[in-house]
Amino acid sequence: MDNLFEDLIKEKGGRIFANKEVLRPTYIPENLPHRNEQIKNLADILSAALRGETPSNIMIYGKTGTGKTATVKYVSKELEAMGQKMGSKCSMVYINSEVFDTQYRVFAYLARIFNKHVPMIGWPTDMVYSEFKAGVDAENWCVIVILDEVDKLVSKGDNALYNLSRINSELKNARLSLIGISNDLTFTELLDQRVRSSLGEEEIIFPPYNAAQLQDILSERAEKAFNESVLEDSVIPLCAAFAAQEHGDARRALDLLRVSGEIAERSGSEKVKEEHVRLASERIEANRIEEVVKTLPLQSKIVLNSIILLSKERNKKRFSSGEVYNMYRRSCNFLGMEPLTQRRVTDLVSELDILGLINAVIVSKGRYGRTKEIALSVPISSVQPVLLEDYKLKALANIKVKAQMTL
DNA sequence: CTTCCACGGGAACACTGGGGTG
DNA sequence: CACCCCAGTGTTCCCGTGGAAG
Repeated sequence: MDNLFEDLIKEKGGRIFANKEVLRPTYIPENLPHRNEQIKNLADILSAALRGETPSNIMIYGKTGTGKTATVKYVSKELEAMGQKMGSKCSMVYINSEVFDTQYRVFAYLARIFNKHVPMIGWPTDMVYSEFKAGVDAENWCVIVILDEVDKLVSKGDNALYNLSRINSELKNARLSLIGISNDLTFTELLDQRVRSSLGEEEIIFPPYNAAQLQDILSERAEKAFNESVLEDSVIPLCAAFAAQEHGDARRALDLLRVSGEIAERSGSEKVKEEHVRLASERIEANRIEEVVKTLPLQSKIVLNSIILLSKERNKKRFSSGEVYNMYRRSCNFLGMEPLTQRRVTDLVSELDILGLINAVIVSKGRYGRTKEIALSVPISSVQPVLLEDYKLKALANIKVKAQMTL
């Protein structure tokens, strides 16, 4: 008797992919095209660790998908391996500051890595800090802390960076240096002067890839990821071109290639064709919007929904913040909720703007004051269904009709 | 030059969920 | 157990400010 999954597994071994994992963003290739300069630079600086010195702190800049994280992880793997061979112990700790985004959480995580027991909340921060310090100092070694997306840490006004950068003077055995990774070139301006000079001892820039370089990257991965000659010739250049428009984001390009392959596979095609890439591009964008909208906090959803209601009700596209706020209040009344203040709602609007769901510009209307003009920047059809999935917003599906009648 | 309105920065506050201590 | 301490988050309150119409 056939197992339910039998056919599916056979499918999977399928015609298109040889190894899909290679295309995922978590995969670290052993060869990073067009990043030799950065790798060498990084290795140069870090080699100090192997000579028993303390490497300079490093700041790494580059837009998303320019290979920053992959490069750093690759170099750190090599360094740790070499350290073991030479008997001078090195350890790299990778922290994604988007996950550990406050000073407490960073120190608590670090302390845990060095075998100290620290609860994730509850203690005073300085206690966590000394636990971590004791943990690091327990051995004679060089610890390199990698802070990915370090701008997320700074924006919360934390002095985690300050504490980290001066910790060396308090350590007796261990040495510690920092690698900060940021995709915002201007973020050091927010830093305290002392931190800025200490963290920016060395700087490495990762420029965006151009279309040709993206093609190299894709070709190399495609060789492992796909079976032979399943890709039509135009597929890779097209993926590269799409991603090059998005400021040379290699992650985007790889996503696009993977999804194209999946679509081709599912449609039972022998080859990945140009049309699959175009479909994939649309799908990825739609998924992005859906994902963003779904994870919005409730109040933001109501605000967004208010803008949608306005767009439907009137025949125009842009609305003043006053109009949006009124509609928002009405929605809240319908839902039996206390509306937030106008001040708070302007913040929510700004967040929606940053997420790219709406477009907001400040306009001065002279004698009649200043306002923000707000417009939806994604199709209603791709947003509203997702919004109404939220059971708390279900009621708003009806408000629309009533509101129209009472107006 | 005045005037008007919301923008947006910053402080203060409330609340949460977890500590340690007696 | 009751109690207070602490970091973190979302919110409100207060207020100085930008900038074109009048």
